[in-house]
Amino acid sequence: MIRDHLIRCIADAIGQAQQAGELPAFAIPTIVVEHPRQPEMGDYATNVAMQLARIAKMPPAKIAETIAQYLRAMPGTPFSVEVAQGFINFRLTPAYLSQQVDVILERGARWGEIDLGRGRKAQVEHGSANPTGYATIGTGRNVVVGDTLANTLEAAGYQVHREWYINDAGSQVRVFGASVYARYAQALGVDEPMPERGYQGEDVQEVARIIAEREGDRYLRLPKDEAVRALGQLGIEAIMANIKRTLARLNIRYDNFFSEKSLWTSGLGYEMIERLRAKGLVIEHDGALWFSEDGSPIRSGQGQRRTDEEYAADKDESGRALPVQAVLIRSPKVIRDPEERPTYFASDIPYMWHKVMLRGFNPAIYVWGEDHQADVPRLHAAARAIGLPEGAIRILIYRFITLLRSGQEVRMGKRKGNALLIDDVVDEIGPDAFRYIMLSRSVDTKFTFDLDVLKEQNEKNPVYYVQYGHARICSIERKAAEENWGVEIGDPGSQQAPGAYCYEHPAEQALIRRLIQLPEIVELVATTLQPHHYTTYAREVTQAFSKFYEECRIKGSPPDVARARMKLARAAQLTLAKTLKLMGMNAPERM
RNA sequence: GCCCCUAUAGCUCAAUGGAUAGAGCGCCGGCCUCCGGAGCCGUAGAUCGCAGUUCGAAUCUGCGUAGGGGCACCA
Repeated sequence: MIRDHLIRCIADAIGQAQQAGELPAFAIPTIVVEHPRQPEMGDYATNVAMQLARIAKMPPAKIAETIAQYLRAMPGTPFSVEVAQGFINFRLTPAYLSQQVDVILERGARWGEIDLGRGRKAQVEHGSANPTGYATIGTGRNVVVGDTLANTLEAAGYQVHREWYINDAGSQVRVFGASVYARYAQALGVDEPMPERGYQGEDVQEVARIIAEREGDRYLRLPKDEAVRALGQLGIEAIMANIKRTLARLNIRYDNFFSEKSLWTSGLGYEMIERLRAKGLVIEHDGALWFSEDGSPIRSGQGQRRTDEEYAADKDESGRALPVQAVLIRSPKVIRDPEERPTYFASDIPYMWHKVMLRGFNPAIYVWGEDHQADVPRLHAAARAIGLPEGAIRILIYRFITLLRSGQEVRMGKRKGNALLIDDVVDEIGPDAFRYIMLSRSVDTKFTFDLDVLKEQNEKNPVYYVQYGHARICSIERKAAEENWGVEIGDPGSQQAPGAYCYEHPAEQALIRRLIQLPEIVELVATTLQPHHYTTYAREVTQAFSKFYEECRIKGSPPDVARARMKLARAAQLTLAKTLKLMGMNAPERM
């Protein structure tokens, strides 16, 4: 990446200035190179002179000018250097920019990929909704963000594994099984009441009806316990099959569906508990086992739901309010209950061991909804306790979606069956618009999902702006071939005299400047785990292309100009296609 | 009580501590005899409040205000 090259040049220049005695001796700090907001300032800029002002005890402008002199003295650099207000600004030369078009064409489908991961194994676990109902738009944000991150890490040089964690152990599955049983019996004409807090949704009814049609009434003749267990399992399978179909519509596939139950049938969960017990971090209290990071005892009332007032009244012996840290980190959490049914948290411990130690994923990335935020410090505490490498566990928390129906906020819940399904929305707006919308906002921002507005704005959705831009480039290429404009690009390998043409038009240069940012964007997303940067970038690229398209004609230009512009258009097409691909979207050749 | 997230233009959102805070939608006004007008160009319009740190703050810190989530063997 050119940015890394600039950083090395700056460091060299500082070193040379120090050797020449023009700058005092000091350790060179981390050098930051960024894009100035105003393009007139150049393509890149560094604030290193201002950072050094204090260390070197010299005015920033003087430092900047000194460094700039050594930068200018470097032979064959692809940039010019200016100093302004303490900044050192770099402007890429037209010759260098022109060469980049050939670089992009040569990279082809691999353009934008970097080697941040150096082939290391990374995992993105996403989706992982309880298998007690069809996939809702809440899960939609999870899977689109997770899948896009997985695409990104792949492009960043990681070997990526995509996993869905099936919560098939625990009490919710028993309630689900009982709900399926009731609906199954009802489908067969037997009056069977729904269990308390059962799953009321139509999805469960549909699944039960399908099972009844396929299996007949044989489960009614079994003992009820056995039937509930069997139907629960069949129900999970049917729900997961439906979820997989839904996700396939969104271009999302998994390498593995990991069963929570397997952590306990394999014995790994119990091994982990013994491991923690040997360290004195497992405490028995009221017949249950608790995890306590520092071995501190169980407080009364822990493990129970309390009101705000009860939390406020939570004081220690001397009457002081207990700091929240004591609750989050020192407080024990049940590892398993007296009936030895593991809790959610208990399974998380062997699961992360399985991910990091047995399968070698580092980082193992979790995509979690904000309802899990309290589990983040607990999981990290447990990771330390069992001895996972620092930083192996990365947890991304995304904000929930607010659903509006005719202007009213709707609370979504699977139990009540009033959640909006991914399938319903994809039916309305299509998979590409769905993914784009889910990616268009920072994961830290809750966003409002108003289906009426979305349907209305479907034609104006920015997703079509980007796809239209891509389709238009393809159309130009088609037309050029049909009408024999004589601008064939040929194979990237067979360029005659690459870089011989120099792009001089401002719109050409602006477009190239935008295109060469793709590797930086991939790195940005891979590092911050914030995929919304793609939507901004895709729009910027399209905008730059549109401007180029308006101002720089291909057809009718002199042959060398026309051919060079055709190459630039192809580079823009490759960049847009790659960005869309990273977002998991289609890059249509026609619309 | 405590923890986490959020507050930017009429609306929805951007902006690795950096120079004149950017887009889309909406409003108003322009642009095709010409490679796709789902386009392009232009006008108007914003950092919740008060302190602090810094050469420099939408961004970091503190105190507020407002909204969301959490601190249950729930899921």
